[in-house]
Amino acid sequence: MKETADYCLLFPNGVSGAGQLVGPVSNGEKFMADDEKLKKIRHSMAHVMAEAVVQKYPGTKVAIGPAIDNGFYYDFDLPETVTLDDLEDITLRMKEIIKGNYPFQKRLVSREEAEKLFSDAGQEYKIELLKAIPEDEDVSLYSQDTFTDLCRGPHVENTKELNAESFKLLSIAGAYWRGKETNPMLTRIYGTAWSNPKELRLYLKKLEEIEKRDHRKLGKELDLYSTHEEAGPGLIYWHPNGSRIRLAIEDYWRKEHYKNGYELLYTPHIGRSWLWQTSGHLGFYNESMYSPMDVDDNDYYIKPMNCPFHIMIYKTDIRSYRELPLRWAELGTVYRYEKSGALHGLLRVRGFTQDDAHIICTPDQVEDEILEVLKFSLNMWKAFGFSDIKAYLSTRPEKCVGEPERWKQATASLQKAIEAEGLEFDIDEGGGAFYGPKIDLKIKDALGREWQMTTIQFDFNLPDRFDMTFVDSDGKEKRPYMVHRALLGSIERFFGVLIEHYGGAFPVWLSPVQAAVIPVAAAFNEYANEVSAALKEKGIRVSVDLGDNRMNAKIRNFQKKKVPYMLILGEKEQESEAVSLRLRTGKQTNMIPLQDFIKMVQEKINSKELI
RNA sequence: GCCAGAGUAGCUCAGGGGUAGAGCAACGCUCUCGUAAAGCGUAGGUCGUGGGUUCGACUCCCACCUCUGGCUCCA
Repeated sequence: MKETADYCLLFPNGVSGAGQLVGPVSNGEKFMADDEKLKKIRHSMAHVMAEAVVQKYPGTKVAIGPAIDNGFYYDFDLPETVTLDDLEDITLRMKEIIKGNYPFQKRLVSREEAEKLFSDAGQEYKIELLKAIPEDEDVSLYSQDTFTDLCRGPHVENTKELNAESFKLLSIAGAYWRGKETNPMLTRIYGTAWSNPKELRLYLKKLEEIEKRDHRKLGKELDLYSTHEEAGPGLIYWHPNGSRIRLAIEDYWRKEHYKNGYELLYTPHIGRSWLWQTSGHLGFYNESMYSPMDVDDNDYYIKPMNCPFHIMIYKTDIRSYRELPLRWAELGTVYRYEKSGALHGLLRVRGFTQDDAHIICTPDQVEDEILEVLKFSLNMWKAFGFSDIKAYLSTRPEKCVGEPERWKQATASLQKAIEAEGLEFDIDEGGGAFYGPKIDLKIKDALGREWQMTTIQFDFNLPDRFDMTFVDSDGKEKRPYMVHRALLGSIERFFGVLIEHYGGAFPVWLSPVQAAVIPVAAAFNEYANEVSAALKEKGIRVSVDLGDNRMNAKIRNFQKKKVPYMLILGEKEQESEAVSLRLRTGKQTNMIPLQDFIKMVQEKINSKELI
């Protein structure tokens, strides 16, 4: 469970984004059966690495070294700094140890014995861990060769079960002892380990694939966006190509929102301190808000959130139960301070646009509304090419606001909606924010990585703080329910995920350039212009290359830009008003009548097909 | 913010205490070409910023900024 001293709604700028590189990759799938065995291998590998490190750096204090997804790590307090170059030597030492065919021997010992052992060895972290073991639990040691560790196990029987060619040390990182910021920082070495070299190769290949698809790399190669140190890190500049994609996303988003009964709002980017005082943000969320600016002797803050603004609009009128539910959405750009070390491409930024909405409704409308939002969300994900989705339901925490009755109803409506949609889900008991329960959706991308995107959150706090009311059918003023939701989350972050999901080869409807026109020689430039004009006329995004490069070079250039359709035009095409089509997949279809091609592209755009 | 690594031309990268190099891109000229790179030439960098050491710093040292991998955080 996360302990968050938090406030507020609409969350996720970051969440589970960065740092997942070596995370959920290739989870599940075919390795399930061997899961336990792999875990043993990885954990044992961690011990072997610890032995190697202690050998190489006498005086090293060891902390913890578990198996993780895809591998293992071990945290050390080292007498000197270790760099990437040292990993080679550590690897060689590990291979030696593995070849030594040492058994992993388990020994149950008394606490006193263990404490003496580790204190004699100066292993203070182990003593701390030892003290944390519950009284009624056995204390066990595992030894192989010269290394003994306080460990619950299990391990493989013998180092010969480890394969010296199926592991690789990957990286070095700092990590706080026991994950606490106030504790000393240890050196963590990460490795990956598998049961055979082939699996290792596959995994390393996957890492390569991840690197190739990195949105920061593709963002540069495809000229999509940039950031600028001089102008402020963590702020995104959308280039023409990126903007084309963003516009396509937003146009679709707006259309769908109107279709689903939403109204769209625009609200200011700054608000007077009164607003943030009332909402509670200044109190709870101050450290992530930017310093105020002075306007006529008043403090104004740039917005970290859109909700208070929407509430202001709500309060411009007396609201009747007849006009509920209100569904108000906005692509609202917010600014939040993120620590410098947390910034990461498009995934973790300091300014981002939420596809935010607030649903204000009566108690008996809640259930339908939630179901509608969930359906809406799933449709949206489908349109963007994501179909593997998992839900997380977070329920009431100890400390919270709002009547228990409302929590109960709200939580039930969330769960009901998830079940109605047949989504796989986990319950995070007590994991809700203090102001309400929520559903988060995680989507799986083409590489099997999970990203938390959608969130649907009840809010029992702001309606009170702003004293929101509606007049019910009995003539009495009542408090409405308020639900925050963001489907894509943040446009920036979503864009990053989208880039990686498609590896930059976007579906036609999103491609910045949908068709490239390439005359085989300058003599056909005129026809190329005609074709281009005909496509533009139909709203198709076209790029014509009339330069004096050879046709082959032009194809190569557009290929690198991952343009879905390339039209090769020469004499034959000109004569019969046709185009020869080359897909970015390499597939060719020659001599398609121009009008047929236009029709085909329009169909692909409408159906949101990949290509 | 913390630990470690990195910052050299628009991009990808090499180099190294004596004052900077390649490929691609750009620009110019020649070639006028049928499905992933035609040929030749030209131009382009106070080597992240600021200090220090040195006869001399892009190179060594210190500080700062940014980026990368993690840790922490992510309402």
